[in-house]
Order: sequence, then structure tokens, then C-alpha cells
Amino acid sequence: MAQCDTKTRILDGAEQLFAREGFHNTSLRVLTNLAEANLASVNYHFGSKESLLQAVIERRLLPLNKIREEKIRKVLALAEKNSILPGAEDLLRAFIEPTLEFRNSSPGARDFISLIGRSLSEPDETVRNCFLDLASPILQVLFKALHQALPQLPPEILITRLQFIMGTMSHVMCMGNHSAFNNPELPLPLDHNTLVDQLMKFVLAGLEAPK
Amino acid sequence: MAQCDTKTRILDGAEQLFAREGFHNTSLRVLTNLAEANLASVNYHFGSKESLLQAVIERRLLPLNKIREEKIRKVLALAEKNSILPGAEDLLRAFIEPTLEFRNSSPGARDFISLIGRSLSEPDETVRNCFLDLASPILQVLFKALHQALPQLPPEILITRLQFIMGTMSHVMCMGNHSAFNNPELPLPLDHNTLVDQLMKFVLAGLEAPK
DNA sequence: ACTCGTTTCAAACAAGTGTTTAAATAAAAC
DNA sequence: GTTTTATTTAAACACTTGTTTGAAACGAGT
Repeated sequence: MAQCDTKTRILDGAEQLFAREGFHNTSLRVLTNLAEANLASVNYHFGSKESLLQAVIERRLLPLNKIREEKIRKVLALAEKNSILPGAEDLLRAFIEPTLEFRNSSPGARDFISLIGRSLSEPDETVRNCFLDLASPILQVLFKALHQALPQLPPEILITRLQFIMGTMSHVMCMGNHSAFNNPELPLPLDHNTLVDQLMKFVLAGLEAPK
Repeated sequence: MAQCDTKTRILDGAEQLFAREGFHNTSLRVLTNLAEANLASVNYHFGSKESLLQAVIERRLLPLNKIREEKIRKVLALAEKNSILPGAEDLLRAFIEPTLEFRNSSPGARDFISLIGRSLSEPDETVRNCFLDLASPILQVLFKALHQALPQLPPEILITRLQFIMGTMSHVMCMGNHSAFNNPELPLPLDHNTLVDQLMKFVLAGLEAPK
């Protein structure tokens, strides 16, 4: 076994660099340097740079998706038990809250969230699919659950608004340091709870907007 | 002058490739090949690859921003003339509608919109600022106008919700071909007008959500 | 002590990058 | 028609990229 933590050091470094500099702007040389590993070690442990990206995403997205799905299922189960419709707000919260909570849990997690926030609009198809393949199932679950919650909303409108919500979320997930407003007199120092609160209110209002 | 359209051919090709493959994934060799120009011509006409990006963005963003600003000012002027508050919906529409209309006007325009839609979350600071420096003024204008329209909304909440709106817009601007929902039974063939309509309703509801 | 499978390492590989150069060509000015 | 200027071209430059290689070092198992 030896010190298998070379693998984790590489994963951690890759997470940070892929998030902050982008996948294609990260060279294996500066990565292995940051991770205090030999250049060849990423090919030895992961096979290729792309497989490394896949590993970086899988390591954290699979557990996160599990949590989100559990929470959604819990909302659905409770509603069914009480013979009422599941609440759209509860469902959205079950999806959003764990995401932002995870983002707030550690610097590496923040990097990771920023990485997958950007991957929705990643131009490179291989890179984008690396994320989409893992994210697609949970999005299907969320869609079906929200369709139960809002049966009067036509599916094509629901899916459109869900797209809008994904856009809003991605943006929040990405914007670590920089802001669209370059030099405003107003900073936006939103703490974690306020941000979740505001995001929830925004997307819920949008989702339930008059047709 | 000669046929200065070498410059435009390069601009057109760069627009397409930067949007579809990304700035860093576009090599000057395939670009000049597509544009039927010599490899050295981009350095001759633009100085560097980065200056070319700047030129690509400036060519279309400056006129677009002018239109958006004019429309916003018109809404403000009309409101002042009638001694009423400007409507948030009118202001948002003045910003959003020209953007999506432009996106719909030609294939090149669609590429361009997708390019700047992604540049908000671009990891490379130089590339990101290339867009932000040109976009920042119009965002300030929009912010101040919306602050007039919704004086009861605390500025820090307004700016947060504006950030959300920018996220939603960026996502719509990017999503040319691909969707977050990989294999849904439901396609989203939204025509231009429906998309504008749905987007307007979504962001307006979010902006005016209860505090 | 010796072997075997795993991991590390420095070096080289082949291919691709943006940029520069200097000669050739075209256009314009006088 | 000649002289400047502007543009195009092929070739080279210096450098970085991801990946491969083969030998060295390590860590149990017997």
C-alpha cells in the first residue's frame, strides 16, 4: 500500500487548480509541484489528466448527490404519508441547502463547488460531460419531484424554470472571489445563512411565478 | 487599405471558435486556417491572441451596451416625465430583451452571446476582465435604475438579486446546444419569444420576491 | 537475505503553443 | 515609373504540453 496519500495530495491539488485556473490552464507540472509528487505520478495513479478530472469530480459529487437525493426522498415520503402534495420550497431546499452547506465546509469544498458550478457552461464537451453524466440522475429526480409538487405547471415550463434555477445556482457556486459588479460602492459580504436564504427566496419566487 | 476583410475574417472565426471551443482551446493555427489567413496575420493585425479576444468582444459588446443603456434611459425619462417611479419590469426588459434579440439575429451573434455568457465564470482573470471591464458600466446603470424603481429594497439585497439575475442570464446565453438535463423525455424547443417571456417572468418574480 | 509487487523518479519523447523574422508581394503616393 | 507603405507569406524560434520509459527505491512476505 505504501503512502497512498500521494493520490489524495494529487486530488487535492487538482481540485484547487482546476477550480481556480481551469482544467486546460492547469499543467501537470505545476500540479505535481503543488502536490509534492512526481510528474509521472498522475499518469501512474490515474492514467491520464482527464481521468484525474473524473476522479476529482467523483470523489465529492457522488456523496453530495446521495445526500441531496435522500433529502428529496424524505420530503416526498413525508408528503405521501400525510396524503398531501410535497412542497416546492422543501424540495428546492433539499437540493440547494446541502450544496451550499458543503461549499461552506472547507476550502477544498469551496474550490470543488466552484469547479462544478462552472462545468455546466464548459465549452469542452469531454470535460462538460464528465460532470453532466454524474449530475444528470439527481436532476431527473428533482424534476420529477417538482412536477409532483406543482402539477398545474406544464412540464416544459417547469423544465425551463429548472434550467434558470440551475443557472442561478451555478453562478452562486462559481462566484468565490469575483463579482459581476467590479467596483461598486456596495460590497456583498453575505454570510452563508443569508446567502442560502436569499437564493431560496429568489428561485422559489421564480419557480412559482405566474404562468 | 487593401482587403482589410482579413481582419473581419479573423474576427468572425475567432468569435466562433472562442465561443464553441473556448479561448485557451483555440489555437491560432486552426483559427487562421478557418479564417483562410496566414498564421502570422493575427499577430500582425491584432498584436496578440489576447488583444484579438478583446477586439472580438469590443466589436459587438459596445454597440449592444449602447442599445441597452438607451432603452434604460428611455424608461427612466418617461417615468420622470410622468412623475412616477420607473417600473422594474420595464427596466429589466430594457436590459434583457436586446440581449436575446441580438443573440437571435445571426449565427455569429449567437456564438458571441454564448462567449460572453460564459466569461462571467471564466477562471482566467485576464480573460474575465476583458469582458468585465466592458460590462461593468452598464451593470452600474442597471443597478441604479432598479434602485430607483424599488426604493424599499435594501441595496445589498438588490445587488444580490441582480447577481442571481446575471447568473440566470449567463446560463441562458451559454446554453446553445447542450442542456443540464441530458436525456429527458422532454425537449425544450422554446422559440425566441417564449424564452424571453419565460425569462422575464422568472427574474421579475425573483427580483420582487418578499424580503 | 532474498524476492516480488508497488511506488517514485529523472529523463526523454513527440506534438503543439504563441510569437518573431525577413523576404516576397501588393497597393498607394508622389 | 519609381518610391514608399501596407500586407502576406513560409520558416524558424523558444517554450510548454501530456505521456512514456526504464531504472532506482521501497515495503512487506517467506
